[in-house]
Amino acid sequence: MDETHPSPRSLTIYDVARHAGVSIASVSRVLNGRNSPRPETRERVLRAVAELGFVPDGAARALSSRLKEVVGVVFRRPVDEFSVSDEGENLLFVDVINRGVEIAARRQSFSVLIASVDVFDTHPDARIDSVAGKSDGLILHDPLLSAEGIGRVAKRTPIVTLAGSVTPNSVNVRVDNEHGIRELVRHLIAEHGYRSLAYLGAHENSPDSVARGEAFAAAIERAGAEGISGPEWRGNYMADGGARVIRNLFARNGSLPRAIVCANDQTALGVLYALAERGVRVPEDVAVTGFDDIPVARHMRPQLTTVRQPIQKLGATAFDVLFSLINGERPPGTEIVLPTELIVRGSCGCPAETAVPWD
Amino acid sequence: MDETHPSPRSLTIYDVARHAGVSIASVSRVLNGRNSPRPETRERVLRAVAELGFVPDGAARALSSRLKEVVGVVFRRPVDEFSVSDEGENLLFVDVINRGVEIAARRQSFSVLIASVDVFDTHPDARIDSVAGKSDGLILHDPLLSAEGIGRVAKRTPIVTLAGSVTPNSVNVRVDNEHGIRELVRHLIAEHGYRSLAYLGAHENSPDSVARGEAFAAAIERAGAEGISGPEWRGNYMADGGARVIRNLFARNGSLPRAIVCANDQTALGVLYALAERGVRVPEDVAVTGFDDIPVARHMRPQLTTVRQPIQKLGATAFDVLFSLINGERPPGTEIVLPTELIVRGSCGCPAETAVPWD
DNA sequence: CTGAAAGCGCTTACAG
DNA sequence: CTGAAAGCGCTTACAG
Repeated sequence: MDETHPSPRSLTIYDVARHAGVSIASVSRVLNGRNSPRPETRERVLRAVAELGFVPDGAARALSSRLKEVVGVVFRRPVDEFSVSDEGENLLFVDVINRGVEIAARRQSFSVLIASVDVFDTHPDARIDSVAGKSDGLILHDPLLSAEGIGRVAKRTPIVTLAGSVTPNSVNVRVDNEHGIRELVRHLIAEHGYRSLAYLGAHENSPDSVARGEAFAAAIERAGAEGISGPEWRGNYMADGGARVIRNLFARNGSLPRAIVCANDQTALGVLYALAERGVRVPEDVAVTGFDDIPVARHMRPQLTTVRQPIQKLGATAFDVLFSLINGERPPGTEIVLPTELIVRGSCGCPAETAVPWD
Repeated sequence: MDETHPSPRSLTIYDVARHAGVSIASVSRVLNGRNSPRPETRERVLRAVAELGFVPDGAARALSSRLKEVVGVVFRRPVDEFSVSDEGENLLFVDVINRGVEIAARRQSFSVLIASVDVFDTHPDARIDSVAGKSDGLILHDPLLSAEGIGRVAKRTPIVTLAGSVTPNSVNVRVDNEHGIRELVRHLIAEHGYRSLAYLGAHENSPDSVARGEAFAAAIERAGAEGISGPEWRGNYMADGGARVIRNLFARNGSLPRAIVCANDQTALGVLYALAERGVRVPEDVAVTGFDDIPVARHMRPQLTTVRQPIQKLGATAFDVLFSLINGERPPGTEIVLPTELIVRGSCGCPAETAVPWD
């Protein structure tokens, strides 16, 4: 009644061995490309495998070979994205990183186990443990775990964090926020002569946002310009956060700085919209900049001046480091920093770029 | 010399049992939320787990419980995306689907095993088998496997295809291409009075592109308008493909139709650029439409008229169906079709939309 | 409620 | 080169 088709107990290596008239050891050797089996044996096994349609069980392989050929990736993602109209944009960043991980993993015949935790989940430990148990190594986006948490899980599995913090038991991979922001602010001040600039950041527990804010403050300080930031200038890495900050500013009759340096491109997108609502011109009245250089940045009006970071490469690097750790190599250090690059387009006040893609 | 740190043989359930002074059976029961262990036992186990920092091995669990709590997703992706400047856009579609899968999987505490195969790989069987062996079920994008191939793998693992073909051993999940294109063509002809329209398709082995082409031809036929298509009108679902078709058209002095119906939004994006290069105005000289309604569609100039398909929901549905199959339920049918919706914006000739997002 | 033991499906020394 | 057998780390009847 329950099981109409009592799933015909799936094939095992024993079935193949019997069918080929050899031992399971020989089947295993052939399947794993050992060159010991002689041609005839190999042939018989291969034929049996083909005739039976045998696919070896990964769990059993992993258990006895102590290698799963899987790396886990855990990151935060809102529960319900279906309601948001621009769902596709909001978390693109994470997806591009994951793509980088996957592409690098493919080169080593690894697969990537993806698992998200809710944004408000303060104790993602259980989910992380579950993924850790299924992987040979872990990539953690953002600060998902405390340093102690990392220490605990790292006893079982090597860990690489992405834009996280440095801990004694993991390797952190991040981009050079300092350099990017320094160049950007220098450009705004030296080339355009802006004197009052605001930093529109994100969550306070985002190492990236904090680092960008600090680099911003330092650059402003050095130039002797006016730097604006603080709680009213806090977004959430998403367009709605950026729009909200600007709308609130108008609501309380606050005055606009000459330039707004956003923590990322999506925030800048929201800012652009909120400014357009009020008829404020960019860059004539206010300059706006981003960070990331996501693909839409080129399609915004005006095109967005931003700091490019190698998003996909970030993921690929994380995998490569993790892979070497899995193979027992020693960590290359506690942190790997990838370069960033200032991308000047129209939103800072420079003449709009006219290059056409796909040439 | 090889192993500096002979990885201290990781903890097992035996270590925990010994430390807690109970049997491994009790440890297992506590860890799996069985309510048989009495409070005191439970407490001792939990304490031992915490003190030792124990994380159970997923492979061993999977092997003995016959459930991995993993679904595999396999899809095509170019080898080297790092060179392409608009990397982020090109394969967004796949990533959004995968996101849908992951979000649905999370609700059932499943993780998603991601693996791509190269675009030119004609025999992805080995990689697919590898993923199949590590999962409880498989989601295959596009036609990755022949019907026979699916039959073979399906003997071990339930399979759901995404925008694939109907086979006796799998369930296909797709969107209603027919309805979307019918509405779109009707709009272009009835509302705008266009009489010559071209369909700019993609690969011939893409069921989606073929279905859209056929629906296009049928709608054109019904209306008695002029339909243009064929080898010169074949792109690749990417912006460069769309741009190439248009440039080639100009190169051979071909004449432009009044409207170009593209197989997807990215193709339309490339068309828009190639048209702009020549100073051709959209929609005044030529109308251009897309399919998908990816986020950038709203940011293009003019904003793109397109057919929205619930991309993320496609992935979520695939997971839900697969999950029921994994649980031994019978297939809901051979195919599930999700609705599409015409989204009218400026590129077809309608007055541009002015709505601002994030309100 | 709890424990001893079998078994999940492979890989891999160990002999021959 | 090949096979018998142990073992990977869990879960789960089966007894008690």
